[in-house]
Amino acid sequence: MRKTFLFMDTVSNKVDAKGRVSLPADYRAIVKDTGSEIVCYRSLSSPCIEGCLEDLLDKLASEMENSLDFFSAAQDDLTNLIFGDAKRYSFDSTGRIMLSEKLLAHAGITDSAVFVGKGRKFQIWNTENWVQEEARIRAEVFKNRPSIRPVNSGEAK
Amino acid sequence: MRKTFLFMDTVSNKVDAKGRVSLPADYRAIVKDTGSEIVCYRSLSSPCIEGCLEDLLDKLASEMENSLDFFSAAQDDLTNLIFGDAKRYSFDSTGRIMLSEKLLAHAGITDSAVFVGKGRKFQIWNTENWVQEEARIRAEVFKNRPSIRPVNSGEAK
DNA sequence: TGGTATAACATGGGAATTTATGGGAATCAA
DNA sequence: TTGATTCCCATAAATTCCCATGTTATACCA
Repeated sequence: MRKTFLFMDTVSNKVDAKGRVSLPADYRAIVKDTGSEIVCYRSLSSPCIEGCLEDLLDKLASEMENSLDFFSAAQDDLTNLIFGDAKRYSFDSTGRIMLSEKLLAHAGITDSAVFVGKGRKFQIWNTENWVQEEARIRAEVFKNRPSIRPVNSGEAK
Repeated sequence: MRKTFLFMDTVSNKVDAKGRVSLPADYRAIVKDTGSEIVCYRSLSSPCIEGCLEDLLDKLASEMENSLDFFSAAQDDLTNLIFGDAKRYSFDSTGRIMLSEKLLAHAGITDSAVFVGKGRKFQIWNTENWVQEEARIRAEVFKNRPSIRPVNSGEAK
């Protein structure tokens, strides 16, 4: 049994005619190991689908429940949005999930989906959007951290 | 169970036709002892692959896990960059891992890989690049040394 | 102390397994 | 029934497992 789990890596899978997508094998292993379930919802900040383990949302719910924070009204709203939107997605015997039309539309996904790990969460992007988004993020990070320089070598193709 | 662990030494191993490389035996011992896993990602600052234990990233993920950060846009970018690029690499019964094409390309590695210990992390270099890099670092350190160590300390023990 | 036996390691190659993915049949909902 | 969802089987490619071999390091002994 593993002691930690993290959604990582970036993998692109096909969305078939029926709307099915293979959940990356690593992600499936996490679900198995934790005994939890995958939950997806529309990202509040980007045109992508966001997913995590049900455990995490449960934790979020607990925190909101016990919060004495007067200023958490805004967070409350956000939480409502998430829970109103979230839905469990279990995979079949071949490891595929079937994303709802609503989610696919929000992310502009048609025939291929890019899974991007974010640690306790992950995102699912339309291929072109993700290419742009990654470039944006890299530029942002290098701008804010002068000590780090973009690497120019290697990057063959 | 050991109290401390450090990735050390510099060892060069072959990358075979399938893309497999032996992880140095010392590194494997660390993985066994800690019960963690190796995680690799493209270095942000050099044309090399960087690796560490999954524990290290897990700690990072945990720090971002509370409800405040659940919706944090600032950390969003960072997690995408880090976890989106990282990937777990477990070694087979003979101690080899299979590095992804993306990583190998970034480091310009084709048929041999140099593992360089860095304490809690390690790096994997293309042989020629590492020779240059080491020379560069040594020169750099030598140049800066006078400002680091007082030159005139007659009272030094 | 030199030399040899033994164990650990790196590495090659083939077999077995896992993955991603397509398509058909069975099941379900209204 | 129609459309959709779920389940199951098939396949090709990629990945992992396993055994074999040469090499290096370590232990041991005379």
